[in-house]
Amino acid sequence: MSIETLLEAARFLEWQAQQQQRAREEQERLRLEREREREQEQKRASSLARLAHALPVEEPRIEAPPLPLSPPAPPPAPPPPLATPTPLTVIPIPVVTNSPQSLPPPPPLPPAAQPLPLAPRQPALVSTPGLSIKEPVPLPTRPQVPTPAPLLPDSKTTVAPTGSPKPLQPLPTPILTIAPHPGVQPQLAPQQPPPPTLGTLKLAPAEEAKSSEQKKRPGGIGTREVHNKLEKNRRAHLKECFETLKRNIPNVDDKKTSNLSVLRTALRYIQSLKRKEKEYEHEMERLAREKIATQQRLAELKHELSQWMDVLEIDRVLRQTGQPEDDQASTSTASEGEDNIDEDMEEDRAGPAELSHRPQPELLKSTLPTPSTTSAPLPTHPHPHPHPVALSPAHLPVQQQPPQQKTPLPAPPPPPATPTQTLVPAPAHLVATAGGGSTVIAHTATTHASVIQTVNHVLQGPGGKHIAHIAPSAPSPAVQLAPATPPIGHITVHPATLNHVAHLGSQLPLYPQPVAVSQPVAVSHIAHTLSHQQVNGTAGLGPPATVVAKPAVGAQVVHHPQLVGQTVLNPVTMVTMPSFPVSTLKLA
DNA sequence: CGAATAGCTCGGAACGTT
DNA sequence: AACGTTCCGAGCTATTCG
Repeated sequence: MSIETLLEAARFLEWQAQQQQRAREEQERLRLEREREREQEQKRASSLARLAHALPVEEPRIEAPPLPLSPPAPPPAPPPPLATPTPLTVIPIPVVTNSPQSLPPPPPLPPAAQPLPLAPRQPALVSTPGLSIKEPVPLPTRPQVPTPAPLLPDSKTTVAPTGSPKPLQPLPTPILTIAPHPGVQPQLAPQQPPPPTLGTLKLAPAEEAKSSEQKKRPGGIGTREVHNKLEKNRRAHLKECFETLKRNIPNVDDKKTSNLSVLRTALRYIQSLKRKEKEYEHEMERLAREKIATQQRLAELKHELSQWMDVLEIDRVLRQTGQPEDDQASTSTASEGEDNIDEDMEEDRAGPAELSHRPQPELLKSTLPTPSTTSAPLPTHPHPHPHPVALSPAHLPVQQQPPQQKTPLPAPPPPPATPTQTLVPAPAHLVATAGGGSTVIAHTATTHASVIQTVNHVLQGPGGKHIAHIAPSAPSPAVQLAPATPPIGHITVHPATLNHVAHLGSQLPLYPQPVAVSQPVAVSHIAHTLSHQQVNGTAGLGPPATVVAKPAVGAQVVHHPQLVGQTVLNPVTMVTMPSFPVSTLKLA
């Protein structure tokens, strides 16, 4: 499109140039004629004073005489242009295409003289506000006009008569003012009208007569001409402004709309734009509010997550401390505490602060086996654990098959293959392997205040053994749930939390313990995340953590067919969630 | 044919510059 | 203060449209 428009514009410019040349010729002829007339009038003029005033104006006249030679026949002069117009008419067509506005002129062409419309267009271009305004002034032939120095010479020479000045002005400007505005035409009309005098009989003659008379007057009537031109320029400028305004208003018929309608439509358009602006502002505000709310929510979630982390740490510490002495006891107690923990968690961790007994990192580290030693080995423990996996009978669900439980890791692998996806809800269950000879107690997620206390107490004591503990979960309701309902509910481990934990696990040696979750839905997600993120994360610590199904736990792990998801965050410990409901744990 | 619109001219006033 | 420019209103005319 742009190229086409440019081409059209170029054509238009060429056409304009040609027209300008023609117009100049015509103007010169007209000037000569006018000058002759003026000279005659001047001769007749009785008052010399007037002549004196007019001198500046007359000067052109003097110059004009030479020109007259060529235009001996002023009247004939117009005709030539007319003749030329025919070719011009052909050119105009593109012009019309370029500017819809220009189109109107063509119609007139056919009826009267084609040249007329064409001529006007050029002037129109000239009419460009800035240039046109100053130019006209000089043209008046009044010495007053100082500005248009370059133009003056031409104007003076030709301008002497009132009518003549106008034509001169347009010529220079037209190119500059590309204005397709028909509005310019008015200006041009006067200019070119002379050539086609036929069409613009009134203007040309009237102007000439007036100009001659006015100029003769000493009173400075000559200013009248200047004034008229200025006024004309002003109108042209005004018209351009309307055209511009019209172009900037969508859905406005270029030709049919009057200035008044343009103003009205513009007003409506502006109002609509203001309305839209307000709407967008409101939308912006709304989105900003939503953003803030979302950010707040995110902060809350992060806070909850951090609290969960604290709880997890506490549980882990408790396990570590509690198991050494009596695995079963610890587990049993822990199981009892599940409800409380879960409740706390569900309560949105309002209380977690209580539990936020952060285990002493150093202590934990000392107790925890190095990942390197434990990681890979877990599944295939070469040597029997000094502390075989302790599975509290209580924890073992009725469903559990003791033999399977103790089966070494290799056997159970099946589940591990897709441990994450196995969804059999399993209440807390646990198996832990002690790396480096330390025993690991897997414990279902259960923490209880009393347990914590006991654990804390133990912690201070000897600590060679690790307690694996599944963090928090098992809201009381879950415990009560019938077997049919996945007891998993008790495993409240938040997927996000697990993810987070898993992520931290890699960074924090404190969280080497694996977390196994068997919740149908959440587990899969968690397992998945763990299998990827966690494992990857742990890699940095040492031997990459391996996701191992419960069987993976090896001899330590009690193989239970119902055990579902198992993930080993840390080779050292693994936690598995038995399928049996937590309630069973309690009962036990 | 009359109304509507646009353009032109004229006269005057306001404003800015010199 | 003189001059130049711009703006405005009034009057007239031409063109277009219903």
